[in-house]
Amino acid sequence: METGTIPVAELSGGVDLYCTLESGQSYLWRRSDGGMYDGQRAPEAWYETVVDGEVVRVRQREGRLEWASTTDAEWVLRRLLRLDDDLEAIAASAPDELTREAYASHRGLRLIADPPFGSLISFICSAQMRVSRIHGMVSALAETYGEPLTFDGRTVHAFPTPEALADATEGELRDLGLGYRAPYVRRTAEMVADGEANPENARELPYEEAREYLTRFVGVGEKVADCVLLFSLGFDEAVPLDTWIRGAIADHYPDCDRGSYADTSRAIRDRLGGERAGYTQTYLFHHLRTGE
DNA sequence: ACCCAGGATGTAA
DNA sequence: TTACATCATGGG
Repeated sequence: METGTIPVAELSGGVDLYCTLESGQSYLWRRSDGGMYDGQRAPEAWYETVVDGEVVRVRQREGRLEWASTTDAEWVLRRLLRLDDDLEAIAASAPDELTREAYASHRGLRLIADPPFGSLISFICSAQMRVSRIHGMVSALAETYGEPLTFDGRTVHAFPTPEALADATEGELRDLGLGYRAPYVRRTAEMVADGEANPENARELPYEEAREYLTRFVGVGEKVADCVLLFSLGFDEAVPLDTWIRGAIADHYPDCDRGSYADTSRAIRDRLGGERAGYTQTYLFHHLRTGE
C-alpha cells in the first residue's frame, strides 16, 4: 500500500471532495461508510474508485487530501479530480449574479475527468433518473459485473469492462433496476467491445462534432453526449441541457431558448462563459438542485 | 393515486 | 427538420 498527502492550500481555489464527488458528475466512486448522494456530508469519509486496475482511496482532513492506493496515486488524483485547474480564476470569471452566487456557495467544487467508458454507461443510466438512483444503478453494475479487488482488507469493485457488460443479458440488467435503459447499456457495451466505436475517439474532434460522434451509441442523445464530453473528455465548453438547466434558462436566461438543442446550447454556452461554460453549468446545476 | 427524475427512441407529419 | 407517444422504476 502506498500513501500520500496533498495540502489543499497548494491548490488554487482549494478543493471540496464532497461537492466534487457528490454533485452528480461522477458515479464511479463509492464512500466507505456505505452512504453517498443522500445530501449529507460525511466529514473525513474515504472515497474509493478503481482506475486501470488500481484501487484509489482519498479523503479530506485537516486541510489536506490524504490518499492510499495500490500504486503511486498522486498523479492519478491530480488528473481525475483536476487538481491543477486554476479554480480561483475560473470562479472569478462568473458572468452574472446568479452564477457568482453558485460559485461562492460551493467553493472547491472541481470538474472531474472520469474514465470514458464508465462515464458513458453512467450517463446512459441517468435518463429520467435521480442522482442517488443513478449512483445505485452504477454501483450495482460494478458489484455484479466488475472485477473484485482486495485492498487494505476491503473489497472494491472495478467498473465492468465493455466485454463483461456486452455479455450480460437484457433481463439481468433489468433485474438490477435499469428499466428501459437495459438494452441501451448492453448494446452500447457491445459496440465498444466489438471495436465498432469508442468514446475515446471523440477526444480528437471539434466540440460539436464530438457530440455528434457520441450520439451513435445506443441510449446517447445530445444531452448525455454533453455529459460525457464535460465530465470525462475535457470539453469544458459543453453545457448539458437537463431539466435543471432548462429551468434555469426559462427563469434567468429566457432569450437563450432557441428551440432546438444545438441552437439553445450555443446561446447558453456564450452566456455562461464560452470555453469554460461547462464549469459554470456544473456549479449552477449543483446550486439549483441542492437549493444551497 | 399522482408526479417527477442530469432523456432517448421510433414514428408520423 | 419538428411533434408526439412510449418507455421502467422508486421516492416524494
